Amino acid sequence: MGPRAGDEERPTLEDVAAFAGVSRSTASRALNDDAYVSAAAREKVLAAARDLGYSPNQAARSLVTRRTGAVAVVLSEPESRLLDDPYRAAVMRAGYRELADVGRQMVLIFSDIREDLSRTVRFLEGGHVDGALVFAPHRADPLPKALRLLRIPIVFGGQAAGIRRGVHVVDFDNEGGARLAVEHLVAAGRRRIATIAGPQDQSAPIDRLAGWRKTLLNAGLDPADLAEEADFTLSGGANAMSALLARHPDVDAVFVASDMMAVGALRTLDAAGRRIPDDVAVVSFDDNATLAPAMDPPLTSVHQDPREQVHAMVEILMQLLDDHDLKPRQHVLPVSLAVRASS
Amino acid sequence: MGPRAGDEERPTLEDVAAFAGVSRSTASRALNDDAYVSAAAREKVLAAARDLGYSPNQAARSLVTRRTGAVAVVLSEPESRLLDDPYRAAVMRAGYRELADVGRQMVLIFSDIREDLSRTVRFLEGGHVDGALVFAPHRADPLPKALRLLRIPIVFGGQAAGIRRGVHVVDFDNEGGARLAVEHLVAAGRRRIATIAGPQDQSAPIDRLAGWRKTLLNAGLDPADLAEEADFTLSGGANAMSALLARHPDVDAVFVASDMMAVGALRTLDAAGRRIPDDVAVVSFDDNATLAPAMDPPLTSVHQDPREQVHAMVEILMQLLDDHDLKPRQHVLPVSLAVRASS
DNA sequence: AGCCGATCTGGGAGCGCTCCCAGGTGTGGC
DNA sequence: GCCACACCTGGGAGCGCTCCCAGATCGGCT
Repeated sequence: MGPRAGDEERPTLEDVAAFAGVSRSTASRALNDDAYVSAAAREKVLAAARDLGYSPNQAARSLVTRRTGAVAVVLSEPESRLLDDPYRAAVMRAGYRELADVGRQMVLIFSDIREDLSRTVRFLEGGHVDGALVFAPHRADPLPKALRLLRIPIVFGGQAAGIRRGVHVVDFDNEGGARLAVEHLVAAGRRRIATIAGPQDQSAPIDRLAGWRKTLLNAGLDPADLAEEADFTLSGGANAMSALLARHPDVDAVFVASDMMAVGALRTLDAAGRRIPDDVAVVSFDDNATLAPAMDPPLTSVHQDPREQVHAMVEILMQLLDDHDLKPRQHVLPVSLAVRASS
Repeated sequence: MGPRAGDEERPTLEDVAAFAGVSRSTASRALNDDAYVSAAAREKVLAAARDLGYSPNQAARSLVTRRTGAVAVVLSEPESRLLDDPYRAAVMRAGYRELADVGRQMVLIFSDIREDLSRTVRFLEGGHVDGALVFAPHRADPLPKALRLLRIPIVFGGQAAGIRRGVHVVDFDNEGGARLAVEHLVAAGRRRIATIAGPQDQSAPIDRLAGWRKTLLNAGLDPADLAEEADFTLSGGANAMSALLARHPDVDAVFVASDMMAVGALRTLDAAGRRIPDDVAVVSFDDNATLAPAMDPPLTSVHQDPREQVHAMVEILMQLLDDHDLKPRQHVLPVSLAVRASS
C-alpha cells in the first residue's frame, strides 16, 4: 500500500507546535481548547495551524481516545424496499442532521435482511463507529438479535424484531395513532370504516391494525372483513382499495396505514367515482410533508416526525456513550392527527 | 472521556498472538493473509481470533497504513431537494453496493449547497476517508471548486460546477439521450414535439434541452416556444404540461427531462382528455425502474443506470488510490432508449 | 518571609497496529 | 559438504495523537 496522496506535505501536531514555538502538549491543548493554556500560546498555535493547513489525524486521535466520532445508521430491509419508502429517506436526512448537531458523523449502512447480516455485524464490531441507530422493522430480521451480543451502544428506531426488553427503543405510538384516526372518523359520523393495513410482518403496521380494530369495537362497530393488507406501496394501496370496494361498496371511510398507500387508494376511489370526503373519508398515517398536503384533496394523516424520533434516539445514544449501563427503556413518542380535506 | 463500553474485554492482536502461541508479527500476517506464514501458525491464529472474538482496531491499523477503508459519497443539493429525487436514492444504494464490492465502506454526506460547505470540506480534509464520490450538479455550487484544493482523490458524478478540466468526471451522454428520444418521435411521424426541460442551473438538463433543440433543427422542425422549464418535481411537470397545452393545443409529442416530471405531465394530459400515445406521445429521461414501467401507459424513457455510473466512478477512484497522478478524464457513458407504450 | 494553590508548560508513555530487518530453519544444486 | 535461496518467525520502531505527571511561575494569603 502506497502512502496516501500528497501525504508528505501533511503537517502533524508536532509541526504545528514547532511552528508556534511551543510543545506538542500545549499545541494539543490549544487545539482542543482544554483549560490551562495561556491566551498567547493559544493564539500562536491556532495561527500556526491555520498557516500550515493543519487538520488532525483522526486515526491517531481515536486510537487513544477510543472514540471515532462516527455513528452508524443501519437500515435493515429487503433489498427491494430500500428505495421507495419516503419515511426511510426522511430518516436518513434526519440522522445526518441530528448527528451533525452533536458533532458526530453519520455512516449509513444498508443491510439486506437476507444477505448482509455478517457484513453488517462485522462492520459494527470493527470499531469504525461509537454506536449505532438501527431501523430493523421486520419480524424475521435476524439482525437485532445478533446485535445484542455486540459491544457497542445501540438504539433501535421502532421495535427490534424478536426482542421485547433489554434494548433501547424509540417508537411511535402506532396503536394510539390508529385510535386517533378512527375516533376522528367515528366522530364525523362514519359507520363503515375499513382499513388498508401495512405488511403484517412488521410491528408498526400490526399495531396500527390493532388500534383500528379496538377502536371500532369500542365504538360498537364491526371490523369483520373490513381490513385489507398491502405492502406500503402506491399500487398496493390502489389494489387493496379495489378489493375493499368490491367487497363493501357501501364503505364510507378508510384508514390507510401509510401516505403512499393512501395515494393509491385515492386513485382507485377517484376511478370508481367516489367523491372524497363526501362519499368516502380517507385518513392515512405518516403525514409525510411532501406527500400528504400535496394530494387532491389534501390528506388527513397521523403525524409522526422522523426528525423527532431520530432526535430522541441520538439523545439516548449520547447518554449511552457516557454511561454504558443506562437502563434500557422503551420510549414511545406521541403522535397527533393532522386534519385536512380528505376527512 | 471514559473508555468505550465493554472495552476492558476487547482483545488486541497481542492477546491473539499470546493465545495462539506465536508472535504479534505472525498473528498479523496470518490475519491479513500475507505470504510466508506456515499453515499451522495460520490455523492457530485464526482459531485464537475466533475464540477470543477478536476484531482489529481500525484506528490503529489506519494510523500506520494511512488508509481508512472508507469512501465518502457526497450529495450536494439545496436542502429541499435531497429527499425526493429517485435518482439520488438509486445513487446511494449503488454507492453502498459498489463500494462494498471493493471492500470499502460508504460514508454518506448530505451537503446543503448554501450551509454546509465548510463542514463538508473539513470532514473530507480530516482524514476520515480515502477518497470521495461527489455529486454536485448545481452550477452555483461552490463545493467542487473548494474540493480541488484538497488532498484526497475525488471523482465527480456528472459535471463539476464551474470546472471544465483537471478533474475526474463520469457523466451520461445527456445530449445524446435527448437526440435518441427526439429522433424516435420524429421517426414516428410526430411534428409538434415540445419539451419539458429540467432546471437550467444544472448541466444535465441544459444538455438535454440542447439535444432536443438540435435534433429538431436537424429534422427541419421549429423548436420555437415549445420548451417549458420545470423543477424535476411531479407538480412542476404537471404545470409545465398545462402551460404547453395552453400555448400549443396541437402539440403531438413531448420530451420530458425526467420520469418524475413525466408522471405529472401524464396526469395533466389525462385530465385534458388527450390519449397517450394516440394524441400525444411522451418520452422521458431516467428510466427509473420503479417509475417508468409502472405508469399508465408505461413510459418510453432514456435509460441511464445509476449503478453503471457509480461503478465507473468507483473504478476510477480505486485507480486514483494507487496512482495519484492518474490523468484526469471526462468519462461519458452511453444511454439507450427503452421504448414502451407511451410513444 | 514563607507557603499554598492556581495556572501554565514540556516530556514521556502508550494506544494497537503494520512494516522492516535480522535471524533461524529447511531444501536443492553444484 | 556447503552455499544459495526459499520459507518462516520474532522483535523493534514508529504512525500521530492524548493523557499523565513533574516542574516552573506567579499571585495572594497567613
